[in-house]
Amino acid sequence: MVDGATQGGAKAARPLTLYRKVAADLGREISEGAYGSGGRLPAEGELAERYGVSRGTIRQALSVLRANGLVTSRRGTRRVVLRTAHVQSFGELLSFTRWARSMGEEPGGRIVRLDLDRADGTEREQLRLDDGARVCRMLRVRTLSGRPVMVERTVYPEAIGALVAELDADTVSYTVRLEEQGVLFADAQHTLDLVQADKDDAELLGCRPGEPLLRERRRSTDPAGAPIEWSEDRYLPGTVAFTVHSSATSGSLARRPGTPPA
Amino acid sequence: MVDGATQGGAKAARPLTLYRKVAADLGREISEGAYGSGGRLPAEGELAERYGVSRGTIRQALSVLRANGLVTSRRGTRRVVLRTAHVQSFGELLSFTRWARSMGEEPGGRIVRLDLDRADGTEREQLRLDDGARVCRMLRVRTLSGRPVMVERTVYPEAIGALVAELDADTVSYTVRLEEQGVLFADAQHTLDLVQADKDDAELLGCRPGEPLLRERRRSTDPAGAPIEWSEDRYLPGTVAFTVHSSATSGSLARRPGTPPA
DNA sequence: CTGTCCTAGTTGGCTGTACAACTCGATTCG
DNA sequence: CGAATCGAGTTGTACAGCCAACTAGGACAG
Repeated sequence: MVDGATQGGAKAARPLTLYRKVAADLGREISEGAYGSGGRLPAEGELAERYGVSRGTIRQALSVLRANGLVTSRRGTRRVVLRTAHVQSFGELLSFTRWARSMGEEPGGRIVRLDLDRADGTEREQLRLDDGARVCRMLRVRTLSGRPVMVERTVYPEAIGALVAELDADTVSYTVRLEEQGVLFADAQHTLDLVQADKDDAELLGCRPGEPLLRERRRSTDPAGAPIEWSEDRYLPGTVAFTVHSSATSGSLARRPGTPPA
Repeated sequence: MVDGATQGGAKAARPLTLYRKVAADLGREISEGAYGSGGRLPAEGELAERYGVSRGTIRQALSVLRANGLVTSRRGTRRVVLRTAHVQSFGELLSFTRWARSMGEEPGGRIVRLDLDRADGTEREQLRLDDGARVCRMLRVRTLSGRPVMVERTVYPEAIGALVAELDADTVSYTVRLEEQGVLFADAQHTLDLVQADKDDAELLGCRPGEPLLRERRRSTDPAGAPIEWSEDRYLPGTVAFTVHSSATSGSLARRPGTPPA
């Protein structure tokens, strides 16, 4: 049987479960300022009655909002709205194209290099590959309304790379295309630091060598935990900032000793 | 009645609930490599039997590990270990001192300026203060084994600032001291980007003005959602890197348009 | 008026149950 | 031998209930 997702336009949207619907609805209300910044949410029981679901389902929905940093919660009192900002989806985070469009800017890109080669030590470790395995390396410049802002170096395992190579060279978003091919991004581990532009960076971004760049290294895995890309993005100063929410109950942000810029 | 937490040595450790104990135990096993990288965890039912708790409690524990990026999970198959790295606690993230010690380095600091003043517009917005409210501003240099690595500008609301001002000027960790005074840090929103060192930064860090620095702006709130600090930290290149985990089910990381370095 | 006490309201933690959705290897069929 | 099918195993979603821990405000006593 054909996989369905390989049929072309298949989108792998997560099913709209009850708690997801409630979370989306409450999130929208909050971002519209229905409860105000610092205001209080209705009690769980009240929400359960309003939506006609059990309290457990409401709690599941609220835990999503909590993880996104929209609300606090503690024993004894109603939940409090922390912020009313729009919450970016995982897709907007992984895909430069989706991010750009969500800002109303026109994303662009140009492939500088694309080749297939044996994986080196770091690549084997990051992509969890066997000795002698091959990888697909891609070097791209990314533009915002024509202006270059980022250099992207992505390494795919051979299987994914084969899909990448089949796509048109002027494909806007490889991430979106890969998802359409059934490659699902489930988790990603990011490292953020500062580096100096090397000669390639400088030429592609139109800056001086040695110019400081904001670097994001990312390792993405599929639902089964298998690595599907290892990427290093370098942004021109002033083009991007990263925001993270962390809390005492579920922290995903950490500080590490830095690697000095080469 | 006296608050207890103001008695001095009171520590506000979260109670060790069942699911927290299980999560800690499983996390330790994972980081010790008991299941291997990419290996499979026992089934929920099996774990429930092993720990003598219900499946719901096991799922609660596993959701913690999942939020920390230690394991994946999907329907139909057992959980897979994503990484075996140590997970930093929220405390290590907020406190420079605790972070430094966890690396085996000796943290230090020197207060350059500490004053009380009317809050400006940005400060009122960030700390959610009324017009005319006052704030406590602190400027500090932070050192790692004697070497300056970071400049910290922190703004506290007046009530917190009063506690800060009472502490010895050579207090190593204000965060830890504040927690001992009953000020609990529950949530934090971070923004990471790149700036150029101004004259103060350059002098304090011993670098040239205009030198690139990695900037972390942070707004921390207490369990009630009330802001308790607004801080801007500037790190010398190569001294630090930030890591984040994000997933399709609960993303806390986002990319935003950047503010150009002044 | 001040400070203590009490209580209704609210969220956290834990258990138990039932079924749906999905994975993956074994089996069976062509 | 390859492919479709099946089924045991596993996680996801949802429901219901119970008690503990805690907050906040009102009642009350001094």
